[in-house]
Amino acid sequence: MFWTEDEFIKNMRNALGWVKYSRQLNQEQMSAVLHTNGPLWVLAGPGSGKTELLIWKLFKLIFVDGVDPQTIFLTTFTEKAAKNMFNRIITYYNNLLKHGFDCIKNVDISSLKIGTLHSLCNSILVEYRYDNYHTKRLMDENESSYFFYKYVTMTKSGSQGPSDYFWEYFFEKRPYSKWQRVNYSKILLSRITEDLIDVEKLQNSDDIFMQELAEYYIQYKQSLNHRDRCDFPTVQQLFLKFLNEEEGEKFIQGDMERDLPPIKYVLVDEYQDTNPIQEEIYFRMTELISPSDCNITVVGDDDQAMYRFRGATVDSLIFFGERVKERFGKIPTKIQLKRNYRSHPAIIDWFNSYIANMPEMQIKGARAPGKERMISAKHFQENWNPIAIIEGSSLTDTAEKVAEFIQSIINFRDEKNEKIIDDPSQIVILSQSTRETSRNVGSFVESLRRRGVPVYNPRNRKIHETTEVKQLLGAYIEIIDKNNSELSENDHVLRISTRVKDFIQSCRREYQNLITSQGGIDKLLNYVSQSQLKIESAPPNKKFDATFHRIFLRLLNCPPFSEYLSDPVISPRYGIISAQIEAFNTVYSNYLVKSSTINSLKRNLLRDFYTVFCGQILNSGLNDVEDIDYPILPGRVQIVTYHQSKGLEFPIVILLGLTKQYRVGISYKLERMLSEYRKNPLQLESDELRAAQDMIRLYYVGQTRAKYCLIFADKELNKWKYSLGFDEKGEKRFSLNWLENNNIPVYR
DNA sequence: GGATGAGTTGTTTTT
DNA sequence: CAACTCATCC
Repeated sequence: MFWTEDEFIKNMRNALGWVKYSRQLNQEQMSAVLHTNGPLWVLAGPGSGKTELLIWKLFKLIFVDGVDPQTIFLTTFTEKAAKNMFNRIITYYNNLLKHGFDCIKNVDISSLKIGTLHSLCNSILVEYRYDNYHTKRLMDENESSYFFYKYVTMTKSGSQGPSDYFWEYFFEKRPYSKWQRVNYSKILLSRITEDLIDVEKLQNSDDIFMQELAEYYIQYKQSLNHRDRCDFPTVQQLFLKFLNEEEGEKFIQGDMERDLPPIKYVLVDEYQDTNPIQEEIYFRMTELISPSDCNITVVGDDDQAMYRFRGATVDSLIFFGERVKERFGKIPTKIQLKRNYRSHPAIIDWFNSYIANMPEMQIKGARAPGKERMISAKHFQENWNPIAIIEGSSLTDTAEKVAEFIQSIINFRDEKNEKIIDDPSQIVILSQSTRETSRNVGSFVESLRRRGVPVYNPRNRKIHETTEVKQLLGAYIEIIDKNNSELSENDHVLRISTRVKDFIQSCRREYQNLITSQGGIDKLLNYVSQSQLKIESAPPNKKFDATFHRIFLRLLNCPPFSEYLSDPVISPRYGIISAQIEAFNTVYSNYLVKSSTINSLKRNLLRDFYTVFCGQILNSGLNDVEDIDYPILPGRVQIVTYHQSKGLEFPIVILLGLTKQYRVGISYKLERMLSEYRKNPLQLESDELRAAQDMIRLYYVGQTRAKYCLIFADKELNKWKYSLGFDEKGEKRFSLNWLENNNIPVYR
């Protein structure tokens, strides 16, 4: 105990008065901070100061209740959010120190357990060496794909492996390629773990496909175990198992011998995006700590749930009250943060009406019980209309109009010759996908670039399309495949899809362009021709003195590639390619080593590189790396997905993709098909309804990002069913007719 | 406004 | 190959 409640509040206010993010807490926030014992359920609407509340709560626990920081377990949804929060905590703490509160200087604030649930589970399992976890390799998404491709039997062979009917049953179509089987397998099998499916129930099902699924799951798990690998869902599964055993109890209860105090508090941010296994982990921890204290705090907004595809269910937040009552016999204290410190009052008025009046959201269980509208809490001096609609005749036309609009506000000067905005990066385009294709933001990027407006789109997943990457891969291809064998039509060893073939060809072209147009690259030419010779004249059964990785590193040593390494844009791209190769190598490590015949050389060297490595790159796409400390690049209009925008705010927001019909994607179907096999089965609304609700929540997230200006842009206004609320006939589905009543201008 | 044909694309989001 | 966009024609 360092301070009393009153001292704590006074000291925090004094110390943080000038810190960028901090301001006085409002009454609801304060009551959540001062809440001491028992479950706490915070519904935090957009821009309501949720992170601020969490940080104050941590500080209150530490400085008023005297809780040891290392006994607090706080999870966030992304690594980025965890880092941000941690940095803010350190800043606040240093400010308290600067204000001369010496009594807290021995508190080790950095020992707080803050991170994503995955990262915390991972580090604790490593620390406790549970089930030899520290010897296992935790695979990322790409590695996991390679793992399936190489080690998992995905087609019927003998008694093992799923049949075509199996895939048809779960995915309604037969996979047309091995990569599709990889993708399907990942979706299906991670679902079993994350939805907390009872594998025994599956085995005992009357449905033969459910039995087959159980078998397939077991096969996969064995193969993971056998090869000492672990995937993302399995980390959580192991952690839950750990909690239910003696070692886990030690972790929770503390270990005197090792000077580890017991865990005391569980706090969860973004609780609406929690899936069943995560919910069980939080509940189990709470139970082990003390079921009678039931010290669990969850914070989130059901209206902003957007990760059902990952197995998350809003239900965990919406029914938190009932679930806690069922399990612990306690009724959580419910607090709604309804003061919005972000948006212009008219924007708040709009999104309040939007979320409350959409017919799909009025169904029971769609939103948290008793939820109230948000109230504007930030003072806005100017009285202007911050909402507008841009309607084009086609997508390209819309893009032109949006670009025109953006250009005009960038250049705009008022009577006093002052700009409206300081920097183009204050304008943000939100879209379902940041891929620069004609269906997505392609035409928008093009229209902007044509007008000389710089654009920042680091997640467009196309660095494999850049010249420098193609040149490098082209050089590699030149080495391993001098004779263009990818072109031979009737080669049964090399069966390469047209997509990959096109990619290989364009890599070759880029390499050819490079060597014909640039001088000073003798070293590269020498290395390539020497290596070609070496491969050609390789004696049978002799090991090559080269692996994919080594050839790649040698190429990087030759100009111009070696010179590219000092380029701030290209160098990180080579880093990404290098990481890809490493992931590939963890599974395909010895394929270059033993080649006895030309055919096996082709099989090992070419096919694996073409269909597996290139296939996977084309399959998943590669993003540029973003600087976590500088997520915004000044001077450029930002392009961001609705998902990425979560937790952020922007002065001017332009929403795209408004005519999109929801898709009852495979995750909705699987959620339903498997729901009866869950450990805790649940009642689900129809697939259609859940998909529609999720679509509405996605748009809600987009709308609530805007501070001063919110623009809706797309073609065919009367088809904006879920984004603005029209029906099939173009009539407004809102009883309110909000848009008309507020004279929202439409620019055509 | 709808028929036609040319052209483009390969869902999407994160640990 | 299927699904979609979009310009163009009447």
